[in-house]
Amino acid sequence: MRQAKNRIAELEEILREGGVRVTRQRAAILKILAEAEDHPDASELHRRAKEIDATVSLSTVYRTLSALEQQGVVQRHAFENATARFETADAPHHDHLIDIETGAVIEFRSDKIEQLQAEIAAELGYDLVRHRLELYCRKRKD
Amino acid sequence: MRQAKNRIAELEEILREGGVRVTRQRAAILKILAEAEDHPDASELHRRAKEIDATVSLSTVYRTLSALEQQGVVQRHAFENATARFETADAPHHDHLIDIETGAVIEFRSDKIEQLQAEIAAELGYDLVRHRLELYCRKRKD
DNA sequence: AGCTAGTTGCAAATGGTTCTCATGTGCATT
DNA sequence: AATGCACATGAGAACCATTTGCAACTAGCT
Repeated sequence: MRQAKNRIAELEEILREGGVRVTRQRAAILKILAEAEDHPDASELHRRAKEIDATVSLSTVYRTLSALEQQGVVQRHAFENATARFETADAPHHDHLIDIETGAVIEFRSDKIEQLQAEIAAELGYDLVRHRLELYCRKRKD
Repeated sequence: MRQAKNRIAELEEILREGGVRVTRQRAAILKILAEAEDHPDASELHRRAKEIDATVSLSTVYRTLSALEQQGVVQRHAFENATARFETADAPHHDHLIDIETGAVIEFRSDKIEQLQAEIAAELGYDLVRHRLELYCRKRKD
């Protein structure tokens, strides 16, 4: 919680420096995002944010998420057949494994894969700008 | 062309066996798909299909694509910030490199990456069902 | 050739996301 | 602490790719 508090203050500072005002609504959304352990979508964030500040509208959730994304503070993911889901961009780069039964998202990272991707792009005459790697899986039954 | 002709007849046979009627409209869409060298979206397919059969409606394009996808004959791709794009599923599995400037799609395949993905899923206690790997790139300037 | 369940075109519905607009409010400046 | 105004907000309309309802059509088995 101490940690989270600092993190939130830090995020608010980033916004102010970027010329983005920290309103009551944005503070609520930031808090929810900083505390989230999962990858909620806009309406779930809206549901949670309303518990802090009942006036937050869904429009504002979307607008704030876009602003945060533009500031590089939030990342948006469009997993298959689903609404966009969000996470704070404080963790180092990682890819996602999605449990196709529960929708749960697990983060992972493979330097080998990262490197192979860059090599493939280079071989084809391209510079890799960004990538998307998602593993759609089912929990192993023993 | 000879080749394509056979391929189309083959596809039509698959459909009939799957209990899907081969209508005038579907034949047109199949032909377009079989001949496509790129990864067109629904409205582009519609545009092309109308040249063969002017009566083809966009609804039918969508409905046919869904049917074909369900028969495993077509694959749908939802690249970033874009409408769904389609390709026939006759080529062996591959991933995609997308030119972020032109939208061009290049197919590639890396057995190493395929294997690493399965290993990662296994390590996390999952069975890999399918995956999505897209490289968003810019043409290298020399 | 006839039957009938699957298909079609059209238009309207859908649903996540974005936009419009009149009103409200951070916050730099005083 | 009060002020001003550019930026934000809530509500609902707009957007737009895709899907669906419906009445008319038709592929293809018999």
